[in-house]
Amino acid sequence: MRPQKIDDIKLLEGLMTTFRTKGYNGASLNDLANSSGLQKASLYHRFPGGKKDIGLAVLNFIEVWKEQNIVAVINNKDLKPDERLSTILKNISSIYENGECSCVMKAMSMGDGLELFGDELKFGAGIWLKTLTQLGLDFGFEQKIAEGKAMQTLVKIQGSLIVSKNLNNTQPFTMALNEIELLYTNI
Amino acid sequence: MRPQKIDDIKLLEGLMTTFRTKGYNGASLNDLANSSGLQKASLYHRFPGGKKDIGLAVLNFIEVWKEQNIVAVINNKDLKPDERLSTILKNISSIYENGECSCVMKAMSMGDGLELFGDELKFGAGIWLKTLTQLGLDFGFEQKIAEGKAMQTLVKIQGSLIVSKNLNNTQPFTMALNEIELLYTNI
DNA sequence: GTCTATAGCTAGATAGAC
DNA sequence: GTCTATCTAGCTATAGAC
Repeated sequence: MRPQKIDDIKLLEGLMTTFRTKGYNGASLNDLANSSGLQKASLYHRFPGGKKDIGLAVLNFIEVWKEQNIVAVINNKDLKPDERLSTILKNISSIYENGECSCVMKAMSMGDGLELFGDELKFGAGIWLKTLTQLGLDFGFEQKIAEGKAMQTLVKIQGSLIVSKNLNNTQPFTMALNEIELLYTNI
Repeated sequence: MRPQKIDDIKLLEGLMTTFRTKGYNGASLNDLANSSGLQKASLYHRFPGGKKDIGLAVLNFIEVWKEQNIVAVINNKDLKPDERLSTILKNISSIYENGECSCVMKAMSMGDGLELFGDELKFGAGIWLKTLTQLGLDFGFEQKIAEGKAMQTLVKIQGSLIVSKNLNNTQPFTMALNEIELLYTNI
């Protein structure tokens, strides 16, 4: 067994960055090879199913990130709800580089992506909503209210990333994070 | 002068649909030709600059739509602010087919699109914000408040379209339109 | 496990008949 | 103004050396 040149995490981070920047169709295998530090043919060794497999691996990588940085935080009953909220907002800001980079949910849902990854995208969105609803319940809101706030939170994140990208200004994203905080802490 | 097989409006509607569905990179010239009713070479006759020109024409087509269906409505002082609001929400719901179709702002900002159309996308977003801010002022809100509500409105539209697309369910979009109404009419 | 080289195809774009 | 036919460059994917 010859050693891997690039470890899985570095590899997936590079691939994720390219998909986020260029979208699923816009990212060519040459782009993916360049950003990952491997050659095209080596990518096929790591991901035998080709481009679709790479996309799935990146989506799965994001689910793992979410599990560790969102779900686990919200389920950590050792922290008060407002501490959990500020932690996940910090983590969200970090993964999106303060609003400077696009969401994979958007990047992977254009072109062939929606067709190829429809189930995974639906699942991923469901995790967001289910987890955020739990946070609302822990804040003391009723089920329906908590569900509404969860949806508003997800919509604010996705929408503000697009508007930030189009205006070439991160202010909408930082504004949205502040509004999300008020959504749960304002009476 | 030989007559046009397809008039400009039908042509641009078909092209817009394909870009919205597949994204800028995902839409091939064959796709664009099929959806417009013309052959590839005929598209080059109508748009000598090729794919980029088609993209610009579609973005311009949307600006014209916005001018007629958003800007003109909000500037129509014969209507009360709440009448103007409900009219533009109806128009927004209509252009996005009740949330079933993606926003061009998102579709055109992925891949090469952001680079090619960065200025146009920024301009288009600016029109939304400027116009919606005027609506807020006419409702009697202060400048800063009106600007915040305009941003929230744009973010809700964009974000809810993505979430609707990913969940394969138009509920987030219709929910967002209701929330936008409350944003202006709730005290 | 990674690489160079290349196959087979489709992309965007053009030439020229009608 | 629209079409068929075609060009070249780039794409995804594979073969086979190391």
